[in-house]
Amino acid sequence: MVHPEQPAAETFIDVLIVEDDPRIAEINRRFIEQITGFRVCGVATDAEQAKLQLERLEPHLVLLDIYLPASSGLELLYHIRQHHRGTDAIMITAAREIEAVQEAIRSGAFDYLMKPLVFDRLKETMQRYAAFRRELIRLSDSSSIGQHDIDRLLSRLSDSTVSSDGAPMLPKGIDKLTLDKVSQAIYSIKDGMSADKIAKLIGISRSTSRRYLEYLVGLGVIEADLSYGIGRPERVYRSRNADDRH
Amino acid sequence: MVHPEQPAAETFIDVLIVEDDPRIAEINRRFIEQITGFRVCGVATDAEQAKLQLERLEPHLVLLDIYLPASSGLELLYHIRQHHRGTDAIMITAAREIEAVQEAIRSGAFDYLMKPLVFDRLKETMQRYAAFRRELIRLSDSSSIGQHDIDRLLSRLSDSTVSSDGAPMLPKGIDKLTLDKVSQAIYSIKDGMSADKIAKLIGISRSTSRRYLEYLVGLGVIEADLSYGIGRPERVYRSRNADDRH
DNA sequence: TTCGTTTTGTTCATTTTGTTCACGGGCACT
DNA sequence: AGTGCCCGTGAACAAAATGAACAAAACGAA
Repeated sequence: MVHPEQPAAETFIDVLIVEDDPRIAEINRRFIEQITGFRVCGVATDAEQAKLQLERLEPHLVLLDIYLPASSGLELLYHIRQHHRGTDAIMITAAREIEAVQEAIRSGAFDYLMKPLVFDRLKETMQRYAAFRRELIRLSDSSSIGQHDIDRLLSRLSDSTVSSDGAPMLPKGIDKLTLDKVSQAIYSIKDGMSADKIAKLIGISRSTSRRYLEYLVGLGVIEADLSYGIGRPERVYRSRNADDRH
Repeated sequence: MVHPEQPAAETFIDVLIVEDDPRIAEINRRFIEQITGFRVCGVATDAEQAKLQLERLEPHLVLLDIYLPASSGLELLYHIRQHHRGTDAIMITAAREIEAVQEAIRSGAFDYLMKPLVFDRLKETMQRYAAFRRELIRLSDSSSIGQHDIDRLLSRLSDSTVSSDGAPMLPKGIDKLTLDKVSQAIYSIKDGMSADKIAKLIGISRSTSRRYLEYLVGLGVIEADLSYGIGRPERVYRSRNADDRH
């Protein structure tokens, strides 16, 4: 029911880069624009410029990369928090003091990256932010939000299920092949299904089916609902992306 | 003397509880004090009291449990962020709007728990906070910090267990999903409703609807009233904070 | 007060869940 | 090859959650 505006403009995330060294700002700009879904809407080389551009451009995200011996960078973050509540910030600084990090975290910075910048890490953070923002938009549409949704948002969608070498590390009791089958089954159906039905569909036991479905629920990939009747209600699983609204 | 006295006051984390219902505040106070390492230094039942106590007690952590239709609870969080930068906050509210959650996250709330409160979840959060604080102190001593340290802090040390589904420990006969549905129904309507109406709204039986509503009344989250007519009066339930008729 | 009416509060059969644990297949190491 | 160990699987079982049915309760009307 909520599809008021922002059909096209929302597909991009507007980024304001704040960096006192123009050369580095340029490097960062190029890098950001390579990541799909992001668009650099402005560059500022000091706090004053940054405030003006914040006012004018209303970016979704600020890459706050200004040198701070615990001063202007954090000040700017406070300014954003007070005057631009819809704007997020990723800190990129050389400040190694724990105090600065502390303040940034308490001010709700999305992430805090240390110089020298590792570009892979920046990319990963940007993609996490994109996921974060998608999730926010998705939840604005859905009428009901639960604790689990909030937990995912607060965790910054950090993908702890992927080990450092990129291979998905699975917990005990979860086999990759079976997981693939179950995932495929749940995605191929529109309506929700009980663990029992899915089990029969694939040819495994209800126990196993249930184990994998619950695992997927824990990941937040699918969601569970209840179907009431006589006796204990049936737990139905459904893929999260299924558009059920009109 | 089996146990020697606690060495220093600094080993405790001082908690200020902010909750408009004194009974629930008391329940929370007892619960917090059972967790080792925490000490409740004060209780406030409205925003004014809270500000005074923040000034006087300088708590490490605020349990911000005030009802907010996007107003006073978040206002207080902003106040804390502006005037008490060393203080953290955990939000505990019934607000199910994504906007409130968004603001809380952007204001750097440590966690956001939804009412009705699951105590195991609160405990888990408190322990995560304790770990977070220990980590902060440890890092203050060390001369240099790295990206990895920051990542751990930002993740809220959530590596302990899978969040939100460790062990909900709801009483027998209460299912989390059904509870969510009933809670959402009761919060989504302004006027009180009978158990029967709510049952039909969700698609469950009156028995079940009643069971959950009474559970919520027992928690003090909602309240019951009587509506008279012919025959036995009808029990109407309404969210406790929705009554502005005074 | 007594009766008819309407809703509550509770019990219990029913159906499904959630968990445990023996089995057996595969992998690594000898 | 042989052997031992680890781990995913599913049958069986105990526990849980629900709704139908019913007795008791609380009210207005007479």
